Amino acid sequence: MTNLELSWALAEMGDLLELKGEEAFKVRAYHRAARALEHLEEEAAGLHVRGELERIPGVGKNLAKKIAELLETGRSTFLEQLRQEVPPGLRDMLAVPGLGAKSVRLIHQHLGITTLEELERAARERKIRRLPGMGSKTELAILRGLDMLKEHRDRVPLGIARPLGRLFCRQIAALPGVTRVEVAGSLRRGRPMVGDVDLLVGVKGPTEVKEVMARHPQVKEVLQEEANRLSLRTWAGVKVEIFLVPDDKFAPAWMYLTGSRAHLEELKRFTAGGRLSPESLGLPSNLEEVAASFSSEEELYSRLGLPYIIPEWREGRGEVLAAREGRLPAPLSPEDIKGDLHVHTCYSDGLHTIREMVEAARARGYRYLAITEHSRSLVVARGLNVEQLLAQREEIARINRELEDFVVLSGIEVDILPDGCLDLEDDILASLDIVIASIHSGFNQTEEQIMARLEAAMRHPWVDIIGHPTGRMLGRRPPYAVNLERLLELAAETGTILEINASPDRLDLDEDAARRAKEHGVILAVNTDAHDTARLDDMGYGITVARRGWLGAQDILNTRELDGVLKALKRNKRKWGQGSPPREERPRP
DNA sequence: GCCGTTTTCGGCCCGACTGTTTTCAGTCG
Repeated sequence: MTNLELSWALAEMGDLLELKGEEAFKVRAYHRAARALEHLEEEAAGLHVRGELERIPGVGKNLAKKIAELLETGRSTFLEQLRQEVPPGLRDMLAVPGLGAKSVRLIHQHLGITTLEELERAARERKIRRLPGMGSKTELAILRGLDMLKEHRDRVPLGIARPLGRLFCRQIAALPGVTRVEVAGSLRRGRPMVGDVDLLVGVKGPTEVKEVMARHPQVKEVLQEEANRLSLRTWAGVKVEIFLVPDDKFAPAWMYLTGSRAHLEELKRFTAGGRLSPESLGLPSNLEEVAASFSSEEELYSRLGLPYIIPEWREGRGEVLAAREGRLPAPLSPEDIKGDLHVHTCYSDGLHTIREMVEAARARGYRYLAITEHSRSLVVARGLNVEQLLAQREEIARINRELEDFVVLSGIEVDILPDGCLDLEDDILASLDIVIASIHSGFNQTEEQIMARLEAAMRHPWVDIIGHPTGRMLGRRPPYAVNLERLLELAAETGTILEINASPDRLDLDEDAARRAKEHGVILAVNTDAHDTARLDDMGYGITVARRGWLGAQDILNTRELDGVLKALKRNKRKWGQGSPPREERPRP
């Protein structure tokens, strides 16, 4: 069992314990251990063999025993017992914004409600408001929350679907008779929310893929089974579709299952009667015939006279014609990224030290890293005051003196306060290498108020980047009242860089906004906002957003070498004009 | 539940916001 699966199991235990009404600190212990496992560099299985599970931070005797059972048997009697005791629908109800465990318990105890459908009915029938401590506003908030969930009904964020897909791929690939396994569908196209995890399995000879996956410990139920298809639902509620194809039909099947339908339609229109006739290319006159006879996607596109169209573009948004006319950029790739400009450390609410973050960044081939903690008003996140910030700047300077091939930038993620002021004084902001400004409070302000705050920040001389510009949390919180067009105009006018926050909880800006930003000539930075070393890998999600927004390396700030990055920052344009930074001004000794 | 130590149990993230209630509880970041 992998760390990720262990983490999921512990998180589920934590949720179920909370719903049972367990003490908050105990609940938190499970969630903390789940987080530790998710971000563990080493496989827990290895630790277990050496009897060192308790070396995992947040894991003591008790949790070590539960983890050991999971590792040895793939199951947990404790978890199975909890699942018996707590109706599974209650965990779904926790996902309703504004509903916590206490309210879910109250609603369950008084009204016997165990599913989201029953919850909605009760709210519509005005039964919730009659419960002690509940009122009409709570009831309306629940209905609003349910609406928001429904928008993503049965949809899973990419941040959950992608790791699950990769995990299942690895496990299926190890089974006999399997020649190849790949993800397909909207997951492969990188949509921010996907309906299910589509897996395509190439097989040769007999195989037990279906049998093994049907009794996989992650799997709650088999939804449907056919000769070449298995449909499952995991305990986390994710639908998984496994398709089996003979090895030699893999490429056409992969193409077809990746879609999207709209893209395949676009391809069809292109080959049949578009400006290019299939006959003139010596091709069969319909896509099906072409599709039946190619051994790779590259070959298919090439035979259609097209450059390869990456899965992220296959949405039927004009990509076929754009490809034909050479209007698609060379897609952004992980190798293009030279550094991360937004990370946290244990100075504020991060997990790791500056040095640990730096080492992790270097291990990923980066050339620079900007340390950007929260500012003082964000007390929950242990935001830094001036003294702490100066101390951190000192430490960064020390680290920079030791580093040969890498530069740490001293920055801040300063709060844009509800009145539009920044949370730190100008002279402090001026003395840093880079300043990100973000909104973390006053989410319910009007568009006028929000835009006034953002405008003030963007017009501020020392604000280089706006962090997570719309504030959305995928499937959990709508964006605050941002006028996107105005935001882009202001960014272009003031030379402010906008962030594509790569955290899979946010993906903010989103792909459409990113594409519009490019049209406005706005520079974007893909940042992870990582709070620990492992989350530096979230960069992949941000790259997916950029690719889906038809962006290339030239559109992204942190594909540049450090000099290029510094030159693009508003602060330095003022100081240096259009030229290069004078050597003594560069943030390295 | 874990952790640290004061080695046997008390502290663990805290303040803003909202809604309900009229002094506080629950949720969230």
